[in-house]
Amino acid sequence: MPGTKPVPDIVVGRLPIYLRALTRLLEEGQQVVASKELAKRLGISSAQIRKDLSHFGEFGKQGKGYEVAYLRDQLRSILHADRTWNMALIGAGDLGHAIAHYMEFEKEGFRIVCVFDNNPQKIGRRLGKFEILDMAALPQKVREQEIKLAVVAVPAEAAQSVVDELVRAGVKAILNYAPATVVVPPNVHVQSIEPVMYLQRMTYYL
Amino acid sequence: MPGTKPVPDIVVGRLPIYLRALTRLLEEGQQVVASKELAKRLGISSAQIRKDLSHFGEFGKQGKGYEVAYLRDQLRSILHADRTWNMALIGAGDLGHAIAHYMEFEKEGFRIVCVFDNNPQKIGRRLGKFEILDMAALPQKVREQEIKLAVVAVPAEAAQSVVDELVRAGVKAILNYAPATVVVPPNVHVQSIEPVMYLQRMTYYL
DNA sequence: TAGATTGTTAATCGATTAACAATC
DNA sequence: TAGATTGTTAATCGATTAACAATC
Repeated sequence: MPGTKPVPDIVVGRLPIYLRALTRLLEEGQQVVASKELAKRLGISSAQIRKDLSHFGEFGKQGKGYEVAYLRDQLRSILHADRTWNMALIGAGDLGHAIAHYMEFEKEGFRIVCVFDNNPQKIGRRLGKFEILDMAALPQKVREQEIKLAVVAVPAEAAQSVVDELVRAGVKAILNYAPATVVVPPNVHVQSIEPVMYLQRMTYYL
Repeated sequence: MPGTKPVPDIVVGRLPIYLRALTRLLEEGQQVVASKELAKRLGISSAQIRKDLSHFGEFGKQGKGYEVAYLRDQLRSILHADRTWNMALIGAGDLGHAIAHYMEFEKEGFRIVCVFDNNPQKIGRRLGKFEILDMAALPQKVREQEIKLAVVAVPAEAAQSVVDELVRAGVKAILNYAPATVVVPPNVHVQSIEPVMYLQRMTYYL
């Protein structure tokens, strides 16, 4: 229904954490879980877990808790994690290689379907099962393969211009491994994943 | 001085973003920057940048802005990013290999000094310049090399027990690449870095 | 039924922003 | 000096938590 308040980003950000924990519980054979137990596992308050879930529906049973398999399915559906997403990988350097060979993506429904680089030395060569393509071929590939997601693994200096090209080609969400902040229009999403920043957040306290 | 209110974690978390932007500005040859300009680059409000910095001192000049080189040095000092930190890497699989070869760590003062695995097939073999060690050797190495930081790149099922061993050996901060939430005592820091979670945060909106 | 736990409300807590005096 | 921008205050906004009626 229109006019409904959007779910806060910070709540959406916690859903994958819940989903991962539920998947784990399912593997361990647990059928029902209370918010209190989940809270203990995750270091999040039980009230917060219940409140977060309540944005999307009533998934639990008073006196019992949540059926693990059912709640997991619901979260997968909410996050659109119950389908396969095609992704473009930009950057065929060391990091690009590691990303292309990282198996978790495929396992979780994120499939790299093409690889790009702007280095003429690399274009035409192979990265695993992919031929490395010229960036000029991006818009066509995005259209043909219905690519909504891209992974950026280029040097920091190149990040913004690569992201601009992705946006122009119609990509809607970008996972950025480059150590740089990139700016995108409001209808495009970016998540930056930067190990050095995480380390610096911790050395502050040491 | 004792009794001073600690700086909020969320503020500390933004400092590396500022640091990275200042390093970039310095490379571009810019000598002075106003909070307003930095704000535009980072998609953060100028008031927030000034407020964040004010937790640590007065670094700017009214009417001018901040001296890029000076503020950068201050932030490096605050974050303890002006020294080299020894790190242990746990897990010599594909991901461990990629991490060991990721050059940014070394460039930013984070040096991997030893590699561990619990697979007897791997122990004694090499990963780059390192001999892969048995986890049993961890406490001694932590002591000898004054290791405060570790990087975990093991399967999700093994993550918690590896983290427990790290904590017991005296490691104070852990960068966790395993797709699992891990629990640590309050005096130990963990940052989890999980690409699939970032992707799921974005597919929600697609 | 008695016990347990949900979903939700209201209170609390904390973070962000707007505004401006101070001052370079 | 006039113009610009900081550092800081107070107001606003939003997120977390405690508590409990509803109910399985």
